[in-house]
Amino acid sequence: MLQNPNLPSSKTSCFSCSLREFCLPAELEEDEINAINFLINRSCKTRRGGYLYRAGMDFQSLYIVRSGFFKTYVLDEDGREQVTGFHMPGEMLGLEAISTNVHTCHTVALEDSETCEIHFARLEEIGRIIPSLMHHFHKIMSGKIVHNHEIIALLGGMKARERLIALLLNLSDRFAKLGHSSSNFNLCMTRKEIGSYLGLKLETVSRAFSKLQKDGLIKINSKSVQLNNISWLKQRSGRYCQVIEGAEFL
Amino acid sequence: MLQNPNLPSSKTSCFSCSLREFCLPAELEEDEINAINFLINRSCKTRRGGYLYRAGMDFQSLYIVRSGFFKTYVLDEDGREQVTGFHMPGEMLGLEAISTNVHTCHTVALEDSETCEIHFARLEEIGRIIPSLMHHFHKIMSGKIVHNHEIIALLGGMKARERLIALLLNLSDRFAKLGHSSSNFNLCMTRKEIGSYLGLKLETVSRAFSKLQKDGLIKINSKSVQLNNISWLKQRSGRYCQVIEGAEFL
DNA sequence: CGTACGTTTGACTCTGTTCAATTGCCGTGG
DNA sequence: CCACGGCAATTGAACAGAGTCAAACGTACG
Repeated sequence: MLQNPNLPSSKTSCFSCSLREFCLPAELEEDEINAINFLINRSCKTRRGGYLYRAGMDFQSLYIVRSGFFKTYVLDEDGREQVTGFHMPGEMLGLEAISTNVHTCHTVALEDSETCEIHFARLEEIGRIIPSLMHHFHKIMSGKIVHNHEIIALLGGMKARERLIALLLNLSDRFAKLGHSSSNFNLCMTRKEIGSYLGLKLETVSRAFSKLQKDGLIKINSKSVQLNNISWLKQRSGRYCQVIEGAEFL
Repeated sequence: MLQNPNLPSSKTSCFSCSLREFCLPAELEEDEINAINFLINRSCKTRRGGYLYRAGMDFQSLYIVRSGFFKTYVLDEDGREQVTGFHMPGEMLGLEAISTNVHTCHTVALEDSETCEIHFARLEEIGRIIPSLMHHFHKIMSGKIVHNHEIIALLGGMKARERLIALLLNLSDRFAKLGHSSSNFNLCMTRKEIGSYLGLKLETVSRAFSKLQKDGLIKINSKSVQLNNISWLKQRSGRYCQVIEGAEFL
């Protein structure tokens, strides 16, 4: 489901990578890209259920998802897992670890996945030579913060049904950006993982899905979802299902 | 309450600033600090209730709180405010705006405050010359992400009482780092703002405070709080008030 | 083929919300 | 100086949404 026909092969240079727009600024010269190529280890494969890194491990590298799907989570004091994100191709992983030089979350592949490994110290070095690369990296980090704010707003203010719609629309957008269908896709996480991410119990997630289906807004069959009318969902995602003038959210 | 006796005056150099450890890496030469001084505008004063910047404004500069207290918030589609953070001296503001070059949240002073303004483009330039400065900046951004994860975990998994305790302990730690009392301090935000931040209604916040006081864990009188036994609170912050072996959280 | 896991659904409980009334505090103006 | 209005905080009672517990079903995998 997540296999992009243009999937970059392990031998491909960043220059011809289909995800290049996510990782690199637009205006690079070819020799600059060659320099960047040099710092990337493209050979990182993680099988479904495998860990890319674990909380507590020393931090050395950032990762960019090339194919597949990851979740990140932290364990709270009771040892229960709190999902902090789902990650699709083009997204960067490991940024939280820069502050302490130790990874603070676990990152596990929800399907067979590939990543590019970027040695962080070398990224900082090359960033000095290629300012636009450094700036692009700052934008990526900042974007993470913005995204986190959106999740905080979601957890702070939305009801179960709205949270679910927000998640579905968010995934829809991200699939669309990768060239997949925005209205039909597979959820490769469990109800429990969705619930953990959205601050809900798995039963609540299940019930909310059923309700949305009964209302004709989505069609869902275990992992596969179909969004029946995305723009309508966007309008109706608002609290209490009032019609709200087209503000996109999350 | 927040006035630090060592408050940096508007004329002070970063070199002798009491907040230096928050903003700058440890191992700088004096001439490097002079270069950094050059990029900082120290004259930013914001009166209580005034805005440092607003969502939608063009992004040019980051800010570091020098004295006072800020809150940041976003407005959701209904125009209701969702508080995304409270900010004390030494903390950096504006990082969310790097990704789009536009501020995405409103930042308002909850008491008379001073900030250092840092022109971001110039920070990137000087960062190329002083790598440890650039690296320190990366750590600060990364730290924001970690902190956001903690809030997400709080909103996703904790009950009202635990959220409140977590907030109090978090403020306590931050006051302590600034050289203030960790057990007695003033909340300069309203119950409503606390509620918005913690994903609760103001009545729930008020009730939870009352309950904590009745249980002898805190003493609270409108804005002023006293934590009776911090380490005990830390242990008892856990879910359902079970005793949990000393894991710090948030 | 059987076990384990994920999902769905129902009935009941409980936490937090909503609505409303009351108190306390502070600044303004008579 | 006190009276008044406005805002924040507290508290109560009724209600709703999500959590908990439990049962039953489907599906994936060894």
